[in-house]
Amino acid sequence: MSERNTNNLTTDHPSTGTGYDAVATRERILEAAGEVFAERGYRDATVREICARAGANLASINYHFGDKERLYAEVFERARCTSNEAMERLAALDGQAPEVRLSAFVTAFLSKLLDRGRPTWHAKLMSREMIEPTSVLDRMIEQSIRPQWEMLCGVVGELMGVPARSHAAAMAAASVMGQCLHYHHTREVGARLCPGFYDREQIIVEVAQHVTAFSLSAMEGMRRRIRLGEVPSGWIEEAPR
Amino acid sequence: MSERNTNNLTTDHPSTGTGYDAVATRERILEAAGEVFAERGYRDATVREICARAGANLASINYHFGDKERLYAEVFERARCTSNEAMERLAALDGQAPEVRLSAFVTAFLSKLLDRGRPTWHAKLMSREMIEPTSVLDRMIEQSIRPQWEMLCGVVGELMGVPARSHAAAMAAASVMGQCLHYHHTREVGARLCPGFYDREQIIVEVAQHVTAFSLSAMEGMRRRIRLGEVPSGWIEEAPR
DNA sequence: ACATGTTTTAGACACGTGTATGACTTCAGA
DNA sequence: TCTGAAGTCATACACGTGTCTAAAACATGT
Repeated sequence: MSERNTNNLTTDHPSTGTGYDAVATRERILEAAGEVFAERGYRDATVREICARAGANLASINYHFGDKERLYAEVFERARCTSNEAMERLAALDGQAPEVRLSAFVTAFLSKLLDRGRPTWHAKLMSREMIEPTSVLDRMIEQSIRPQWEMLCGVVGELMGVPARSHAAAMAAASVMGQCLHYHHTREVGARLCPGFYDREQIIVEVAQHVTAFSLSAMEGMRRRIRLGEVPSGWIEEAPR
Repeated sequence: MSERNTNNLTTDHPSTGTGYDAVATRERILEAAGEVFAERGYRDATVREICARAGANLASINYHFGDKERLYAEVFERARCTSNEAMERLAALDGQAPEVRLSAFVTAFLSKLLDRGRPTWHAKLMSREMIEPTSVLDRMIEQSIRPQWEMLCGVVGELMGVPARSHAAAMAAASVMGQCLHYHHTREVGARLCPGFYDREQIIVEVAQHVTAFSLSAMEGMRRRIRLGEVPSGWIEEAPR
């Protein structure tokens, strides 16, 4: 059963001099594990499927990572890096109008969630961990979620005319995030309620346009409600989180 | 291990004359299964935990339901009944203004998702099934989700001045549902980002107020955007689903 | 009291899964 | 060519889980 060589990578003899395609195996396992964990979740993912998809032996997980849990943690460590680079691209829009930054955030977020391309398991893995947390959740929150969260709070705070650290900004940010995640989570249901919806070519930009327009309209209206005193004063004050 | 009698029900000798507390056992298993399935999901739920929580013997699931999968289906059949009665209460608001009906829908939905009371596993089970579908999804969609979905589409269509069966109404309905489900799904994350948020007494009405106000503002604005021709005409046409 | 059908019980079995083990292969350096 | 370390491989073990079975306990009609 030497099918391992069929999907061989180019690095047969890495310059590290560790022999074999050792790093390549480690790498292949991390990549395969990311996919499988994202598809099935931590519990339902089996080390056998991960190894099979990576073209590696069953025992190689034990050898390279110790056990399944530490492999999972490593996958997240890896995902964090690629995730943050997208974040920095968004932070570069710092000077732009909040409308532009919101649109960019929504588009980037939805692209990672809905795209059928290859390395999309980063965002899918995160959305899974949010719903069904494991031991890595706390680290993930501090390293990945909270930075994005606070940036989003800043944008919506600007749009509504309230402090970023206010109750109102937090809930508006949740509304934006909730809409984006919904199109990912309820994909199966949506495909049955509106057959063919997810098969469209421009699905990502269409959804992004709707979410952006819907949220911008909402916050425009909320800004007026706040001005008219229809929102409790406790919600629009700066609050220590 | 006769703790089964501690949480005994009142129906010790049912008039059906089938002996024992047979129906009571069936009932207890259904109730316990609903809780466990909602907490852990179909796969991670174990028949041993269900039986233990129901105070029933391990083999009783096999006797009363055949196997784990048919028990799961029965649980959904049961959940459908209680779910629909809440639906009918909402349908009774038919004459009211769409703003009132939206507020009622959001409040009812969030109550079932966030309440820490007893029979809240109905909605939680449904939200689980939406994310990680099993074989019962299709039936659940037709019997529970689609009716609620079409009612919501009607309300938001009225609010935006577009047909209920239009693309624009469908996406707005998704935005409302997505916000509600988000506060349930990301409870763990939310509790860490804003400590104490979910511990408030009035959490449900506060969230309901926000989601309602946010969505109403959004659709008010969308209505204007549509009037100004900023929305593609294909989105606001009646479309066969 | 007895026979009959129903329900409950303890225990066993087969299977999938994570982990561990020992032998084999590959490769750099002497 | 020899040696030791790093990596890979097939295989085995322990454990949790869903399912099944045969006997015991029970209720009921005669």
